[in-house]
Amino acid sequence: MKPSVTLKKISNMLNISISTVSRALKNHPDISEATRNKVQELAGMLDYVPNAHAISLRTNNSKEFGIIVPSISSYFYHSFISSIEEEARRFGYSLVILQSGEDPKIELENVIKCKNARLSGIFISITSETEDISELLKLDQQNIPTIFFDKVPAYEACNKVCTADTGATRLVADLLIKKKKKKILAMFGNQHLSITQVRVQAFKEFMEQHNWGKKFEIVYAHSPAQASEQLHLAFQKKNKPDAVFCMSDEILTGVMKRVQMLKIQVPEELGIIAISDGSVPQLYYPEITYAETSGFKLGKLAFSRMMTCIAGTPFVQSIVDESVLIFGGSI
Amino acid sequence: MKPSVTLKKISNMLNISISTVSRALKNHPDISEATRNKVQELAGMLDYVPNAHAISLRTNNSKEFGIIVPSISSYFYHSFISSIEEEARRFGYSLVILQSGEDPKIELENVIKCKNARLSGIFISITSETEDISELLKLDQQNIPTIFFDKVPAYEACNKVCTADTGATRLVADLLIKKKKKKILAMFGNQHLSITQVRVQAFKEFMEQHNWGKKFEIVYAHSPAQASEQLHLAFQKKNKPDAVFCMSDEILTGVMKRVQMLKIQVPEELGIIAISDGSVPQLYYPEITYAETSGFKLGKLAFSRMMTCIAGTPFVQSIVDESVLIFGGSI
DNA sequence: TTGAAAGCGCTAACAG
DNA sequence: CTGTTAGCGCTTTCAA
Repeated sequence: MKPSVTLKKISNMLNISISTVSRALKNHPDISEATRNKVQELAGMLDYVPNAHAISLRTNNSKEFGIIVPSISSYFYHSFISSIEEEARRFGYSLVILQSGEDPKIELENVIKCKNARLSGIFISITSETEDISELLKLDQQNIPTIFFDKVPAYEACNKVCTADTGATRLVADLLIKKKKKKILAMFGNQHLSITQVRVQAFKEFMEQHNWGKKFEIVYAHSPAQASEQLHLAFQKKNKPDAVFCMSDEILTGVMKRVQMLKIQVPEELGIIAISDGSVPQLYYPEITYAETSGFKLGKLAFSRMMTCIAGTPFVQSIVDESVLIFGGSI
Repeated sequence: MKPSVTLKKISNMLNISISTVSRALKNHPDISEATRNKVQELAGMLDYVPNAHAISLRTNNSKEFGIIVPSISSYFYHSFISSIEEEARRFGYSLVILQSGEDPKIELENVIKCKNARLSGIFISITSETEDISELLKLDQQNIPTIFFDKVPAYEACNKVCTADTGATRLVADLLIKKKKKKILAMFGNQHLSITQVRVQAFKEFMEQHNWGKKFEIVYAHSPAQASEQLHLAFQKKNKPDAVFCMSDEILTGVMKRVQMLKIQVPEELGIIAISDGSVPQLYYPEITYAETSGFKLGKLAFSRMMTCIAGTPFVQSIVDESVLIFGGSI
């Protein structure tokens, strides 16, 4: 339990003032080389590390960003976080990652923590249960620029960056039509989520606009197991689907398990297409064709938006990152 | 840009002293109910949030733990982190998650950050490239209890908790023998990693002890693609394997891709068994039988070890979490 | 029951 | 080139 070394301690040992030590350590031009060397050497020996709390308190600048997500486990969030991390490092910022676990209460706790820590800014993807975002909207006024990403609140005037749900869905729908699939099983997740609603809506619209309104059926699945079950049901009918669209990785894994179980031939017997951030589709053979929603690109967009806000031109903006098709051999 | 509200501001508005406000806010028994209500009400209206940096500075206790990992993306680390998070919350601690991206330089930067932030303790899983851990060993002396987990340095006197590599490998080997597999393909990862060496060693030893030394072949793969290729090669020979052992998820995904490609029947044609933390094996049908290394359990162990250290009985200890077999239908 | 005062470690304006 | 001083927001002893 050795007490930590401070500027004061160094200044005492060297019989110089605290401020001289402080300056010497940050290579202030005013300091003589002799003094500077002396100080830096001793600091090195003593393993001096500046106290970040004291600095934050004094300068009122923590040089830290917060990232609040429902869960860090998905490939999407992971690539988003890594992307932000890369940029943050370049600018001398650190990252504080907080998980809300799909629980609005914990999410709120996390927001409070960010305020307590006087973070320089927050990136947040809200949980699917989040209803009251008033606390979040206050952040901007309290001098903590906030960028919503991916799961963003609807209709509010705040900074958002998100992936092109509509665009990605249309890419998929378009390919299904081009491939002349006539009996499409379109599987979506929890229909209470706005992301599901947007995708369902986009899918229906596109199909109908292209006179394909009679060639698909929409079903919902809240888990891989349910997705698996849905495919099972569809394959028991005499008129089996010739293609299945999975709106998420969760759905896709369920579907693929049943495909293996029933030994369904892909793509001959059944075409498969998904929307994904791109890790899961590569686990299978043939690899799954999907519309990509890139956490990495979104991270870059979000970060540059953040820096703009910090620079002091905090007008509100919604940015959408367009999606692209990645071809496997599954359709 | 409204300036943040502080105790001083509240005390001015109410014409009472700062210390009274401070006490009132934390329900100090000395304070009269009238004053307390008055203060708490105003603080509520003003959205007062205590400045965590000031508190840390004053109390010399950040109530934060750091977790440093190569990457948060794996299911193992994710479950470890979530497990720690759960406990930390119960004790009023927050978590700072830092990724090193398999880069010792960034890892070192992260350690420095933890020191700067005067964290209350650190959980760290070192990168496979980490060689110089002197900076890490200093942490304990500098009053930052450090728990190494999963990827731990060899031979050093420090607190470690890790999964039972040897135990898990033996469980697998034992089942392979019980199933009377005679032509086992045992696939391991990067042989420079100590985790690989330990597992290979344990596997060989167990097999030889049980007179099964002639019935397996060991190969190495550094990526899913290489694992896939290895299986391909094995299946081109006239004497095909009747079982494959995958020492990690990475290997398993590569193997499974080739299994799908070659339409190999599992388990009739080929038995499959793995060591995994338990997310990937469930993606397939039949589900893969595996020896589980649980991040969740390890997290609990690590946390309780941390609390012991903080309580001030910091003797060094190595804890190993035993593994169990989870049965799918793959062998 | 409340207030005054000191100090955590650091920065920065000002003075020499 | 170096030192003095004030103060960031908070807790906590001591005194009233």
